[in-house]
Amino acid sequence: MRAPYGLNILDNCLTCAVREEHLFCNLSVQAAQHLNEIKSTAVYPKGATLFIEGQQPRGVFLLCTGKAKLSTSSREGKTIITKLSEAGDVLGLNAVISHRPYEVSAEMMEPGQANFISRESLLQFLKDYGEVALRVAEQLSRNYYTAYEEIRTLGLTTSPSEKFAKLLLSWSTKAAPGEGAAQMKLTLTHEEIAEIIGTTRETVSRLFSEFKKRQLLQLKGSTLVIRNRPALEKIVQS
Amino acid sequence: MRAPYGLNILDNCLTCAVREEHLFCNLSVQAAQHLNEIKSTAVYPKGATLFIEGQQPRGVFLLCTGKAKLSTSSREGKTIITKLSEAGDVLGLNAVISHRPYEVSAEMMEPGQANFISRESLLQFLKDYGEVALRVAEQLSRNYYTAYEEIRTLGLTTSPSEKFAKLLLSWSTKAAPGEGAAQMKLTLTHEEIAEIIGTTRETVSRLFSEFKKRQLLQLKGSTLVIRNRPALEKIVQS
DNA sequence: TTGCCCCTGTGATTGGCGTCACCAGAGGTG
DNA sequence: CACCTCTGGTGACGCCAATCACAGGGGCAA
Repeated sequence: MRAPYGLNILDNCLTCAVREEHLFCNLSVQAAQHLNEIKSTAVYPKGATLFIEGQQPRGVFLLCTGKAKLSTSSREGKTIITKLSEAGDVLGLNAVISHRPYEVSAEMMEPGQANFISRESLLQFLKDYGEVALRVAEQLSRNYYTAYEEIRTLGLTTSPSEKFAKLLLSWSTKAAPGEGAAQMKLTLTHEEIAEIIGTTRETVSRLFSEFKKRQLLQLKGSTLVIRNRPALEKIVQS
Repeated sequence: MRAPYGLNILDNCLTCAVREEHLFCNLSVQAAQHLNEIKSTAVYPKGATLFIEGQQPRGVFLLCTGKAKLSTSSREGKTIITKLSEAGDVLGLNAVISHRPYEVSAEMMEPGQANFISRESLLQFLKDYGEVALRVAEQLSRNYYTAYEEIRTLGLTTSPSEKFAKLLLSWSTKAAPGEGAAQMKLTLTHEEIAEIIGTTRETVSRLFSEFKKRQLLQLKGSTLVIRNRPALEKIVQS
């Protein structure tokens, strides 16, 4: 199998490493085998679009490698990024299950591989393997939860600085679950960060300046270091 | 059966009028009967709290009569109303399915009746009647969709007037799906409207004034009349 | 090397909306 | 009837973030 965009290709769901931890994990051998048969694999370059908000859903994408951003836009061109997806995530599940158009667009942020399962195949699969349907329901309700997190952030958090601090903290806990100065690669542009917290590019730039001055964070090249987590938590507030 | 708060009591899911149109409708006779056995009925006054955000879920509530508002609050006391529920809606489903705390609080806005199904009973019921699990998944994905509507409103809509116009239009289409001057009872306080669109009471008050002056709407007592729907649609915008 | 384009930093300006303050009316209760 | 609480209307003020504008820098290709 050729490897475009410098990627290694995973071609068997039964042995895929991410398989253990996610939606379609620990299935019966039968089910897993069936799943392996109805999926098809493709590799996408950076910037590739998996699907666009408003389209009728063709199927779901199981992200194997790479990262994708999910976003929704208004007709005036304002965009918000609602989620950054990583390997193991299932994209487009809600649209397929509810027979409605995709509610977001999905775009690859770095090259990666995704398995595709068509709408029909998936629904048939869920009928055949009823055990999995409840798992899907659980996944949907988890998605719903993260959507509510988003609602709380957008609706209850007034100031950009608070949202920014919140975002930094979420990155921080993901990078260094323990404690201490978390350190991570910053792959997003200011523009993208602005689309996550719902503000403008300029404001994000100013927030970085201000937080640097206040010793809350530090930038070494593209490496972001969280210097004062408690202070950030205080900004996020009670 | 006594009828507190001036309500008629519905005591049999098998013959309940709302049953036909909603989540647990058109079940097999067996399933419906089983459902009828595991539910318990209660009647609530205006202002009663069905559950509070953050609580471990005890079960789901099937709203038979009355209206309820779902809301989430920050610790500083800011509140947003995320949904107004009506007869037939199922409250608390996500929390039960995902084994997580309630993501919202539910409060009765007018007296009403609700059937309660405990977490354990519901999960067992879904295992016993696998057909229903997929229906639950569909319901969850519908909930997810409305959550996304909310995200789009909060994140992409900048001005209060735009959100206000959006809200008026949604009421309008519900009250008079056809066309023409929709007319409806306004049961919410300005404060509550503010919590829906994420602004302050004063701003809502000013919006009413302004929209009245611009002939977009009219108030006769507590009756709201939409006078110029196209103009509202223009505010909501492309 | 020289462009060019995208990303970043930062100043100046401005206007919208949150906040505070106060009053008026409605409805319920003793 | 008087009182009180809840709701609605409106003015004044001030802040903060969106907007506009422009300059500097880094990466990439020709």
